[in-house]
Amino acid sequence: MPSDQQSEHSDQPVDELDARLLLLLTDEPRLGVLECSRRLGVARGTVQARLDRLVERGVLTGFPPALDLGAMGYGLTAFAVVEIAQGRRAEVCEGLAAIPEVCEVHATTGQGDLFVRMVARSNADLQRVVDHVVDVPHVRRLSTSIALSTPVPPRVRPLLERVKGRPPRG
Amino acid sequence: MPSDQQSEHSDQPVDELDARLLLLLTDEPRLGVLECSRRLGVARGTVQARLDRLVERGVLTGFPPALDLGAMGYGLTAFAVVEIAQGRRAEVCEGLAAIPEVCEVHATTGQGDLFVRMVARSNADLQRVVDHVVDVPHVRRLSTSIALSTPVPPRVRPLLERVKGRPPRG
DNA sequence: GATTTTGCTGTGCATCTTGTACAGTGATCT
DNA sequence: AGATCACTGTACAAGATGCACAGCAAAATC
Repeated sequence: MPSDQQSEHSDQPVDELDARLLLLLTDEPRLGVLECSRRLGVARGTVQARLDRLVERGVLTGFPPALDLGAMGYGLTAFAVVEIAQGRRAEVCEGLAAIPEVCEVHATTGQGDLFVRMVARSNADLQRVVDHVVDVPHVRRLSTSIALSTPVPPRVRPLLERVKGRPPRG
Repeated sequence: MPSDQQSEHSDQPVDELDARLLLLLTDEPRLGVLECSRRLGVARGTVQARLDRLVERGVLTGFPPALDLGAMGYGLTAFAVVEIAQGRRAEVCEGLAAIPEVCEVHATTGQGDLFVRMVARSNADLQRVVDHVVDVPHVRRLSTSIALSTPVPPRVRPLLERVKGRPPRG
């Protein structure tokens, strides 16, 4: 009973088996290689090789612990659009990175702006955090909005499911 | 050589040992319980118990695989502020959730708006994705900006390091 | 002040997993 | 046709896990 092998794997950075493996690990990240191989119906060595290759290709970067900031006391998430002085992005980013509550910064199109995600323990605490951000040199303007809810939490699943569902080249 | 025990652990959802453990797992997520106990200089059972409790408290929600969307072919990340018709948030969110490239949706303060993170394979592909989003019923206006770079990638580390560094109640 | 509870330690053991290696087979590439 | 590649199936030593238990110290309860 030979396998169907990879049909044309070089086009796709992630083929169907990869996608199934990653979906499996998404749902039950603590599974070992052996258990994965059982569930996927392939040999253990195959799973091991796939994982190695995914890491090698940079697709799979690790298994970081997922922390619920809410449960840690940081119940508030806020987004801010930051306008900065021209040509000062690096410095501003450095300043922002020094604030622990700043969890993510992107440089976006628009007018040389930054997009910041931050967390806080309460409204009062958010005020403090925002003040810190404003105090970063070369920050011109700050427009903050609070996340009231997160209807779609960060996810990659659908992208994987598409790979899994369709034949390559889809 | 008795331990220092937990000084006053009920105030903090995460005490110093928890933080050190989580930091360790953040840096090397594939470490086993035994290896963690060795590095932290505590008994294996302690690490096991801590992990169990962190999960129980909802702080540690798992170890999902971290995927690099860029390496998967989705080299483009974009953010969009979506204005929607009043009272239609649930429907709109459902529509957005059906689009695989939509990786995250938050409802924010402002004017009943949504904040969306999405990915695409290319500029042309982003156009397609944006079109999908616009086609979601009750979406009024869409303001998109592309992420040029990510000076601070999603992180939690600094928050943990603060817990680790300071005595409780800090 | 005495008792109970809670958390950490250190130990042990059976079972399962991992890392690694290797031969065999069918498909794809040259 | 020959070489290469990916997957299979097997094997074995080394190590990790799950679980249990007794001892001890600090904190909370009575």
